[in-house]
Amino acid sequence: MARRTASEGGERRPTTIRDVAAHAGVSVATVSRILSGTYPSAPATRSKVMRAVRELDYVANANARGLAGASSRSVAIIVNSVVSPHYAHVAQGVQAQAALEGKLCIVGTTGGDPERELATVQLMRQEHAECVILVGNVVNNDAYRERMTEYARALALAGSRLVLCGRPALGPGVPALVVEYDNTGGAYAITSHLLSAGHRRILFLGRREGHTTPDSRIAGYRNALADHRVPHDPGLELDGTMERGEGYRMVRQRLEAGPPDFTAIFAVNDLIAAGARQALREHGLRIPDDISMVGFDDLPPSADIDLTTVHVPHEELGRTAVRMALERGTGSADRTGQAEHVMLGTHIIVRDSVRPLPPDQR
Amino acid sequence: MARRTASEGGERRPTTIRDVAAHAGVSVATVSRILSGTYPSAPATRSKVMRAVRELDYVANANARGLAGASSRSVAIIVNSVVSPHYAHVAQGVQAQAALEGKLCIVGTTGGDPERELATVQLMRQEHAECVILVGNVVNNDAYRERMTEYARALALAGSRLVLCGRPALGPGVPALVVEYDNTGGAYAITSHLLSAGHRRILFLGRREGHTTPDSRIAGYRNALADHRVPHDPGLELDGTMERGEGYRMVRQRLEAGPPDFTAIFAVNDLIAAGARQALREHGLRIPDDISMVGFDDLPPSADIDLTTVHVPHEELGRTAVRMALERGTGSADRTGQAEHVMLGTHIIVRDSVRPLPPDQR
DNA sequence: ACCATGCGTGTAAACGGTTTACCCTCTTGT
DNA sequence: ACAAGAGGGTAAACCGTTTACACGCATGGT
Repeated sequence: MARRTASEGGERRPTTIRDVAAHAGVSVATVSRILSGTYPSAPATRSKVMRAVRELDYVANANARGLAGASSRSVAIIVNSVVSPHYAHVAQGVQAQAALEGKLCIVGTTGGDPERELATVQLMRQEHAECVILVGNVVNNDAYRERMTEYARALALAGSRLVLCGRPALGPGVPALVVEYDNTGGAYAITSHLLSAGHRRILFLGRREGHTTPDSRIAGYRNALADHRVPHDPGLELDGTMERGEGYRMVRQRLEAGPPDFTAIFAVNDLIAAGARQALREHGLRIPDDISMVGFDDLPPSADIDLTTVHVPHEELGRTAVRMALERGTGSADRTGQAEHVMLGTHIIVRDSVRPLPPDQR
Repeated sequence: MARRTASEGGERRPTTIRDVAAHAGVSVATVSRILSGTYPSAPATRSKVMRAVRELDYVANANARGLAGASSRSVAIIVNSVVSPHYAHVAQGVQAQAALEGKLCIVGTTGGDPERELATVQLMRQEHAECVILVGNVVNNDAYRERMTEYARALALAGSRLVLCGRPALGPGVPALVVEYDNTGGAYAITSHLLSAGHRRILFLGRREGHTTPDSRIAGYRNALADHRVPHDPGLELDGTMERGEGYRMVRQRLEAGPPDFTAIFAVNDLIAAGARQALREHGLRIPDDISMVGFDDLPPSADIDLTTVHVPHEELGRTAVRMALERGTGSADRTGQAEHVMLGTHIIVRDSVRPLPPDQR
């Protein structure tokens, strides 16, 4: 196909900095300096340039800007899914903080597939994002740690950085930042809440051996039981993922097998609690009159079902991730291996889903 | 600060295409061609290059690539908030479709502030996104339409395109794509559902004059009333925004003013329904035994509260937006003003929140 | 044998900014 | 009045890719 010649009127070329310079009667360098703002300039020149920018509706080409070595301007976040409230809230935090710092936010989803995760990290690497934030529950095995270590090294080499959000730290010497929240502490506190209401047989919904989030939550559950000298019955720990339907399934199966042999439920998260609640209701059991229940996350469904739960600072998690990454970005070139690690606190939110166990049932 | 000299060992420069070329013993052009894949090349050369890429862990610089005129590779979506399920699901669709086409997805949030919206659009323009998708409820006034028209023109000029998602179309001649869903039809259908159950006094929660989404939903409500020859009582339309707390507030105020003068509720969306439900329960009213209720959106809360509602194809909305934009992108240069317009259907999801009105109460 | 053919590769010029070495021109101090 | 210096502007060298064009070398037809 023949290239259009300039003589054809239709030719529309996006406005460049050169056009602005010409329109304002100054040189390109002047325009560039005035726009980046980091240089003294005569007010008269300045206003001339700004007027030209406005009249031509000029916006800089981010590609050219990035190429020429100006500091980059994007922050990347990679999650399993955008619709899961947990990830959505973290993403919101990342987005908010990024916007605050004048950066934009690139989002990738993996659906939990390591293949897609790798592909997405490569994309972010191409994009020269200032940091890549990986968030969420994972299986913490050797393969995982190796993969993360590779990501971290590759990103560090390119002047970017890896931030693990709600994930366990890698070994020292790996240039990754970590921002976590206190799963075990929260689980301990809310289990204690049930225990001090007299409950001793507490069903745990959503065990998942090897997965970091359920693992650390169940650890808090077990610690609390031990500290209150309540015997630990592994039969009260039900396996399942963290989706709503699983909560329904687990409780339904349990109730179909026989009458409840527990007086309270600790759901690994609020979604599981919502599912469990539905199954309970189908069996004529009401919360908190018949069964007490607590959850974890303090996300939307929990307010609707009056659930006592553990508040997780999701947005703060995201904001902190960005802040940490950008903070260190401005400092002097730092040697790898100085990984920073932040742990955010969690706390109980009391609503109306726990009833003290009558003394005769204890 | 003195620039580091090459003699200092610490100097780490990201791997470039030149390094790959040198390592493989070919020219940069050859590497570029082999990597873009769209060019014949000798198998031997090809494998040499791929090996070098692997050994050096090379990833292309997206900025340089974009600058040099390769087709761009990102899709932008701008929403009010990422945590709102409505937007989250649309964003999920956009993300999924973008990933499918090998593009990445840039997300911006505005919090409903036109100022921030403008700033975000400018950022996306800088970034040379292939399309900018604006989604959601807005006040449809002159100022709004002017703003959108400007966006559309500026984006079209830069080879990008504006997509309005769930928003009304602009006039002809404005180069914007539109993908909507049938608010009025859905509202009509679900209002009819209540009417055929015998309800005649249906409280509408969430009127908001001038806002496109509530406006078109209330229009469906009114049409259905008219077609069923049910007198329209403006006193049954309560003003409010679309957040959960508002549903609670509206119903609570109404019930505190006196006993219910309605037998059913049509909430402008599921969140409002959830809030309304809470207020009803606090007054001892149960759904559907005492009051029937329907919502709109078919988003997470509605399953938890067994709400009959209108299904909105949120993800499909997002996917369609991307598909439309990219489709037209590959075609020949099209004249402005050929705006395309897609309307997706909605349908009722029947759960357990509507009860036929006993004959003696009709 | 010779020339058109065409494939595979190399060369170099964009792409649109930022950065910087350098120059000009006005102040200002003595 | 003149040298020094600072503020403000200019021109050119990059940044890492893509791509139009040139070129060399087999290949096959006549």
